[in-house]
Amino acid sequence: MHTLRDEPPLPARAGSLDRLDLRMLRILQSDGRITNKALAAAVNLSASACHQRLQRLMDQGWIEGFMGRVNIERLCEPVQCIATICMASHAPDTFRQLEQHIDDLAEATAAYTVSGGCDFIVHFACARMSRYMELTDELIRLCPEIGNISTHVVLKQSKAFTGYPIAQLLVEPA
Amino acid sequence: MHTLRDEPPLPARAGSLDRLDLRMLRILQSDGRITNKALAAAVNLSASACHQRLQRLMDQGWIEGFMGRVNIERLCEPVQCIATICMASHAPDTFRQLEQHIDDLAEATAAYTVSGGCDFIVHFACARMSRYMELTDELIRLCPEIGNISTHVVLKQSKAFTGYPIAQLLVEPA
DNA sequence: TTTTTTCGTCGAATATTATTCGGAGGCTGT
DNA sequence: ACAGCCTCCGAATAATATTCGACGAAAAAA
Repeated sequence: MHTLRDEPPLPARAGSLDRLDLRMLRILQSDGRITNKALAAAVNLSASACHQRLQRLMDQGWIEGFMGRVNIERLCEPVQCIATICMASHAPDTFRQLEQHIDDLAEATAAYTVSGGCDFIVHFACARMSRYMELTDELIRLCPEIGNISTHVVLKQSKAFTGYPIAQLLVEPA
Repeated sequence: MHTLRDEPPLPARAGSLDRLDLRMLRILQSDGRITNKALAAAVNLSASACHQRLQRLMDQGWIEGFMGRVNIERLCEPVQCIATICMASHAPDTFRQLEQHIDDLAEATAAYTVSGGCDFIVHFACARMSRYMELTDELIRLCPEIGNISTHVVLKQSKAFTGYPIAQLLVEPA
């Protein structure tokens, strides 16, 4: 039986989630296909209670989905590029427009609006380099406010994304 | 019953995988928790045959794992930064050393060795900005060959990574 | 303090799914 | 045509998911 009274408080940021939810999130992030039964055992809950919580985590959007991590290098050796984009105009509409175009591009796999030496950083995965050129040319054509695109070809992915460091992120500020 | 004789050839890159395997990979990438039964139905296979293929895809490393996509912004609003790192020395050992240190850093969530205006691009997720400074200071201390680190603070993730565009990547070169 | 309400858990029952197994059919090379 | 190999299928079994009513703790109201 779980008595929450004697547990230390959680970071306010975690909202309505308790320690058990967070443990579940961490486990599910690293093993998205774990069975409900095994997850229940890992957090010391009955299968039914665990199932209910898992449902809630998904319904309330704490977990946005599950994905298989495909070994894409082995599958097809794609050309991966990271583009840093500077805008000539910083009008909000211009930004939105570019974000939309990138969102529509299947081969743009991740995109960030950033501060610093450029305005956007976009990760691409393409079948070949000529395809990457097509894509960037098209972007520039669609979005004349793009001032500059600087391309970094990925020589090697030295660390693949396998989830966020939830434990480290939830520590209280000192 | 599947007769492969009349199917068009696959890209050689896909190795020993056939069309069915690729469809499974695509589905599993976008829905990592799909049941074997549903997957079988989606690719027109019996549950047993599908199960056998799934096992093979994992055993042979085409799928490296499954992860839950946690809504990290909602969970804790981390400070996300993308750092571009230039090395003063391009000796292989220096590169390996930095890769190792980054690999050991939980808060470095993805890292790329790239060509272009810098040598590395690293994505960080930290509890707060001061923590990011600690991490980069530590990196510079451990790796004196780092010539320069330029930080881009992520203002907004306009497109989250949800998998590679397998369909686009497997098209044959024109 | 006592009562009431709420919330989350449990265990059992049922529904669904995973996994294993033997057999059948296609494909290839002899 | 035949043998060997591969992959499929369907049925049987094992395991898991999901639902449900009841119980106990904590919090709110009396």
